[in-house]
Amino acid sequence: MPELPEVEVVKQSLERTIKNKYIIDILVRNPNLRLKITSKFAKILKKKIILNIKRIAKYIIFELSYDQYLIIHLGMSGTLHLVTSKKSNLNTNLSFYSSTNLPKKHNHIEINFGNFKIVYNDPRRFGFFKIVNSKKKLNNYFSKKGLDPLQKQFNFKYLFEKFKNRKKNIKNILLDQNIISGIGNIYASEILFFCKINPNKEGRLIKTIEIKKIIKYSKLVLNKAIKKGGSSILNFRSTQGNMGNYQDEFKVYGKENKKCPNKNCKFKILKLNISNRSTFYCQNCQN
DNA sequence: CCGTTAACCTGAGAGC
DNA sequence: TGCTCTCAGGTTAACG
Repeated sequence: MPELPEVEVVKQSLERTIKNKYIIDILVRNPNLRLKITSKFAKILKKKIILNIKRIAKYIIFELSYDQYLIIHLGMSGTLHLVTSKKSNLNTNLSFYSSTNLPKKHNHIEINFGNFKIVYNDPRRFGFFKIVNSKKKLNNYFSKKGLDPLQKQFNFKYLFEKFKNRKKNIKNILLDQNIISGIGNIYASEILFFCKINPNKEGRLIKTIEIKKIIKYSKLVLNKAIKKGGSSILNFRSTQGNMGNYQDEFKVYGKENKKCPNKNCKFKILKLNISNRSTFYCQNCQN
């Protein structure tokens, strides 16, 4: 469920909590995530120090000692929980879930730091943990993906090259992680509303000025969402178990039949199904 | 190469 | 209470 802003909030909380910490042990309760956890997994992570925590798009990366890198993707329902030994199963404050308690089911991986542990919970198991054993392999992994909209290189020249000759509609382009990496279904609708672009518009028909708007509002919307602690629709919570607040800023997502938020527009927000993902927009303001 | 669809999973909520 | 159906912040193999 998390998109770039929510993953960034989790990354920042992990940074405060486990940076420079030593992994004492790993427990894999269920190896059957989207990528199967191998038998070597625990052995590699054990006795390593987490030197740095980074985020690229929707991925969290642990830079470990001995040139090992752990790539984490939360999928649709992955959450991380901080569990202190005293409180055992209660009051996890690195929550990403509707309850500040550790869920009873689907706790697949535990990273033990001694006086506390991080528990990975994921009901749908679309998330994954992947280890690569060199910086080169790490870079190679991300070189095949689209640019993160918050990166500097995400500019007019980059998008222009990606958009030209594309018959694919702009909504699907924003969601295509091989073109742009980090935007998901909520923020795609929100960004297009600010840009005043119809989600069905073909990439090749997007004008110069519209490309510039996409760059501007992608950065603006995502950065604002990070500042607001992410969006809490169903179950997202930030570091201290607090809800994010960006859902209060939504212009169109989930606003079907509500009035368009633009002044002087009396149209209602429509819900479309584009490639089996719900899409919200104003037919009057977005052309 | 490009674009679309189905598939991977579980749980919550609506309607009957 | 229970059944069936739809939907959910994601990704990708397979197909034409």
